[in-house]
Amino acid sequence: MAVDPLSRVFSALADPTRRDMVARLAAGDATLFELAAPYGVSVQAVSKHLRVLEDAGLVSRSKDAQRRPAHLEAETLDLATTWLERYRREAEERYRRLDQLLRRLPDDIAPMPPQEPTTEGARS
Amino acid sequence: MAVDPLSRVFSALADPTRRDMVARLAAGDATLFELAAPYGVSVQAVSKHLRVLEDAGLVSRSKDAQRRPAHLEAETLDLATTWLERYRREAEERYRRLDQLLRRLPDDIAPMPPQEPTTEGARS
DNA sequence: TGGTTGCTCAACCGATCGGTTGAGCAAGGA
DNA sequence: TCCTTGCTCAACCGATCGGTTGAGCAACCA
Repeated sequence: MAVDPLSRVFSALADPTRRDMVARLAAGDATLFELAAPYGVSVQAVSKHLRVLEDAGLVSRSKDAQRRPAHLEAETLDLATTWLERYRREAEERYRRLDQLLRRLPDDIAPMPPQEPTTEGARS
Repeated sequence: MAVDPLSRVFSALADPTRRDMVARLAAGDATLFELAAPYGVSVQAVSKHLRVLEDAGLVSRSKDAQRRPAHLEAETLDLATTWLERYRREAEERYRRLDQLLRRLPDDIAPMPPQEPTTEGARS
């Protein structure tokens, strides 16, 4: 219990059934029975999945008589995207800097991919 | 076993320790002991986390003598990002279309938020 | 009023997860 | 040669996960 929001989102999306539910909700709201139809599992199981998505903030549910249609909260997806993009970008920048560094280095220090440790770069 | 790649990536990122490891690897490669240092758990536990990230394709490991430095495979992050962005966009487009539709509708059919089901829209 | 529909809650089950300890092994270094 | 370093494998443990069945409940319908 009491895990951080990002973990909740990622682990909610770690299940293929739940991802499929999200995909379908992106096309439009749906009730529990509508959602459950394609899968070979009980409504209770799908209800649990829905609960996980709800706890992650990925879906909200309204009260329409005895129906409780699920609605995709698409902004919550941004939580995950932002995290991913941040480190993707950070790693990419590092590669780019490393590449520039290697490119700028005089040939007698970093001539080419290491072919044999020949002690020739042993300064300090 | 044999779960799909996307599930592997998402569930690998569902753990805060593993996410932290990814964040640190974005800044540079690191060995197991370097990675393990900040966390209050055994190296074996961190080795397991590393394994999960490896199985997800998020890190690769090289063989440098008895060291096996971990390297972030940042492109794998795109797998998740692409999925997220797709449904984010799909949902957003749907909202936009719905909004346009409502805006275009004559006032006597969709006047404002439902305030009472008054049977006045009951055409079959 | 009595039945059906839409959904939830509770208990249970086997599998997986995140962690532990203990042992072991390959590669360097003294 | 022996010791240390860096890492892995195996077994175990409690908790959580995805699924089940069974019961129950609130809201609509005839």
